[in-house]
Amino acid sequence: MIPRSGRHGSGGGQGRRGPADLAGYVVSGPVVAEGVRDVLEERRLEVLRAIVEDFVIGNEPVGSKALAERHALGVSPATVRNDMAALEEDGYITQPHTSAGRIPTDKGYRLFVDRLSGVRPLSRAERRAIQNFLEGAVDLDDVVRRSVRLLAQLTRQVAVVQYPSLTTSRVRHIEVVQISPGRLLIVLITDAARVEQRVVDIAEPIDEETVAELRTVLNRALGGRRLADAAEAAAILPDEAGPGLRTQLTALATVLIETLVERQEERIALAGTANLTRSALDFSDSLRAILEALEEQVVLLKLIGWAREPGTVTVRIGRETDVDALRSTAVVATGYGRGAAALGGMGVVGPMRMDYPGTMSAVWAVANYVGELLGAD
Amino acid sequence: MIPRSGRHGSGGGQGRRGPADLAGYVVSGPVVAEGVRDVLEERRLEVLRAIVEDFVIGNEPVGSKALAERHALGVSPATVRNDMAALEEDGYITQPHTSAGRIPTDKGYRLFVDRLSGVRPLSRAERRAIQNFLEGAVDLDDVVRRSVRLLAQLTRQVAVVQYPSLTTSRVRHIEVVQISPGRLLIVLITDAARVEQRVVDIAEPIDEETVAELRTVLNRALGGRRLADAAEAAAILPDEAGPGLRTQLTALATVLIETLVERQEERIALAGTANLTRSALDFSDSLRAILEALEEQVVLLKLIGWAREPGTVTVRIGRETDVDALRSTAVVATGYGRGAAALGGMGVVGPMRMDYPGTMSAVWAVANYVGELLGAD
DNA sequence: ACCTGGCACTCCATCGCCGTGAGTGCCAAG
DNA sequence: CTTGGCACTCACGGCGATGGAGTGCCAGGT
Repeated sequence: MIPRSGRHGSGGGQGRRGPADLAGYVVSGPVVAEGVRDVLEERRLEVLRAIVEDFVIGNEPVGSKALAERHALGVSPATVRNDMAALEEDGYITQPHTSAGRIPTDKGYRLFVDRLSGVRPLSRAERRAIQNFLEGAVDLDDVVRRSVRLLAQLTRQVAVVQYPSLTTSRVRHIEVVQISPGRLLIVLITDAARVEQRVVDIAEPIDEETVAELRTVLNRALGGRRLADAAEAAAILPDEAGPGLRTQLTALATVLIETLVERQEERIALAGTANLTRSALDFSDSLRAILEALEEQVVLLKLIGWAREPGTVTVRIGRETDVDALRSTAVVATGYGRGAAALGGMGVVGPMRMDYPGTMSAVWAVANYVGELLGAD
Repeated sequence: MIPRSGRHGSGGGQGRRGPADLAGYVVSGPVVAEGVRDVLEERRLEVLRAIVEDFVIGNEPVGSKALAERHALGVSPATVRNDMAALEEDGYITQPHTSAGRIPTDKGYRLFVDRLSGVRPLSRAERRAIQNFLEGAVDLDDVVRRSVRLLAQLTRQVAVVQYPSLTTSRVRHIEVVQISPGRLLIVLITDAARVEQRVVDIAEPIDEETVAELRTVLNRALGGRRLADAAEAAAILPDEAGPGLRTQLTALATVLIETLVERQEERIALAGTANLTRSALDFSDSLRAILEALEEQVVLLKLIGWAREPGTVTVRIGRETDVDALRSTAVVATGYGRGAAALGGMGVVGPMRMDYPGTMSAVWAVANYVGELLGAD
């Protein structure tokens, strides 16, 4: 991930220091003791870390003097300046304008997240708060709504929580009800206590008995199956049924398959958009574009869909989000669910200038707890 | 609504014109022909309307000269100035600072909405667009989601749609499923094709047969009843049942009553928050406060809950919203549903500087169409 | 009794100017 | 490789002058 080779002293042009310090020479100079190189390297990373941390706190470009003072780097501002020049050369930091301090670039944040940031464990109080807040949930909907609000509150950012996906669960029960002549309501109940409903129009009214028959047939054929299998089973149902039910079953099967296959991961909860205004100045893009993007289900799915592995927190920074409107934001996401099988994803969207350690551990903790909560069913 | 008496020439202090024009005299001067007075009055209202319209379009304080030019008032800027002075005296308009144009006050908007704004009927194309967009909906959830997005798009404002309330509908069917030992999922299906689900913990696992029995009992007792009645019926159920089912029924009834009575109108959909940024400058309050308020279900209910009468569009301006964070916004809302029985409310939230005629007709049209759509079930 | 053109006045917004200070890059010495 | 010194750059904030839109008031006309 981090290009280690060819970095130290790379970048020709304005050589950094010393008259004998010709770029070409140093780049290929393997004479330098490895130890020295590493020490150098390490301090530079330390400088980068200090820059990121200070910038996250203060939201101001950070200069060499302040850095040397606030952090125990053991060197003078001048040395720090040299390191900063090197870091800038390599694209980890940049300055908004000449004679201003430095701020991290996307690449800088990336390095910080990958190698420099520790994980800040949550305090006991925080853990307890999460537990208290979530355990009052009365049903699946409530769990999701509470989680998303909790996450927004903990991180003070925009939170996104995907409803548990149906992929790995099984059909628990299918209910068929005629809600008006010629109109059936079909309710699909799954393992994960998730309920899907759809209205189906059929050619002509049917009597209560037929409805019961349909119910029986469907449950016998699909009950207990994994959803993907159930879709297949539903596809061949009409062919196997007696002629009396054929037309109705065709209509039902069509809708069921849609529900089972296509609309699996559609629903998503969002909270904390107000937090965007707090960091509005960080966004080079307009706040409007970001809000618009966040209203698109597709975009949200894209953001947290790829981070489905429970236990592993993924961070996407800037353009890594692959969403143009979010190119000045960062996304911290993870999956939740029991064991390896993910039920869904959750995460937060915020400015790149973000407290990554804190955010990451908050996301992890909430996902973990929600996973347990749903897994216990 | 408009204080007609004592206005003309009222407000002591700096008399408007003429040395003989003493305030006390004119105020009580009933000699003035009614006709003349009305003409005056009328032109003043016309001026107010012109101010509102121009300000809505241009978002700049509007001055006497521009007004006289753009609108066929038939009088000179000087006369308009006099009218403006009177309007300001009465609190309908105000100026941000001396030597700037005028902008409407809350009171001014209120008068405009009450008496000056016509209803702009939607174009045929708009009607068709609404229809096309909504008729693709596959279920209740989809209807609501589409409506709210449509409304946001049409009005270019924040849209709010309440899910159909359960109040007037009946219990269609109740489904009970054991999702894990000792845990029941209870699904309530209503007339309006709305589905509510809740998880119930019971003391100990029960077998499939008992579940079926519970289902039968519940449906026999509650099926077909109005929700309010059903709650009552559920309350006495445990007493009537045999001892075998007593404990389970008690648990189920408790949860059912909660669902039937307390959580009736909880869900609300929101869209178009991005539109807030467009008018961010209009809000004297911070955008943040508004976004925060809009994330509170309670607040949203308050906003559209009081406008439940289908066919009548209600407008709340500024402090009339009764929500402090929204004191610089306006809310246009109405109810939807078949006939007099409202299923829910919907509306939009935007800046007071809003195209009221257009917004009102859009809200009306969408509510109307959604009402038909759901009424046809 | 009302309308109108004229006039003096107010005050916001804009612009250019300049001093200040933080921060930098480079250099020569350690 | 580090450090103190030094000249340079440039955003930022305060200042005053200018322009112009808009107003209130008045005196004269219908």
